[in-house]
Amino acid sequence: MDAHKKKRLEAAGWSAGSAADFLGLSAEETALVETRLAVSAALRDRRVDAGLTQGALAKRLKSSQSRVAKMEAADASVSLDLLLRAYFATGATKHDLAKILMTRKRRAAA
Amino acid sequence: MDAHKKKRLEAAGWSAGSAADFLGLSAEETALVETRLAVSAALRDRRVDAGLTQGALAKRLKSSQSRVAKMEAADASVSLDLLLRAYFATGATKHDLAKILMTRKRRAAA
DNA sequence: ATAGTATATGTCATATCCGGCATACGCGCT
DNA sequence: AGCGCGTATGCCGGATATGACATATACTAT
Repeated sequence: MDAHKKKRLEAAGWSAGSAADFLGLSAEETALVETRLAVSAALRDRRVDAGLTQGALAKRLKSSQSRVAKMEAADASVSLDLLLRAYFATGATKHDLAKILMTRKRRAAA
Repeated sequence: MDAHKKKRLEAAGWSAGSAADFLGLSAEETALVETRLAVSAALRDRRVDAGLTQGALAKRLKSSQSRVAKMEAADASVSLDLLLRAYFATGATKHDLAKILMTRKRRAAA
């Protein structure tokens, strides 16, 4: 991954979930960032719905609580592979993934 | 899944069977492998449709022809990050991604 | 105020992935 | 037979993500 752009992203706090197009992001980069954001948000939703703590999910993944926190923060240091592995570990299916990529951003339900 | 791909997967270290994925794989692992396969196949489709060689796409990605070959072979050594970056670099959108994840496997059109 | 629980953040050694290169394979063409 | 082009495969040194751990923060309950 291009280190320069990554830095810019981090500096701008792209985990805020706002539009990534303030920065001079190309369409590909935007799509990738949005995909990551969509999965990390969905992961958190599913974990919380399942009543799991970050530590509990980490154990399932043979990972660590801190990694899970970073996944949900869409930290630049976590890969999509790990993100998806965690997402699927909550019981999500490929179809679920397709749905969250399709769906427009939406405020959390009460 | 055609026999070719299955062989390549196994050779690359995946324990994936074809329709009988349930053999050794948990649901999460299956979902992850299927996602990788879906993206790599879609990547190849888009590249070929665009009339690009692997080398040309590699140049766009600042990667190498061999990496692109491995992406399309769903080689275990390529990450989903790289796979998706390549996919989006062909002009695909997040919505396109959702579609290929949704869609059932289908024979290539003439 | 203290303890307990959940989450966030930073660092580090090492495991994994990366681009690049060489090379092999296949196929059409002369 | 060669040649050129596109693709596949194997390997390597360097780059990056990983789990583990320590620590910080926040909130609840006693």
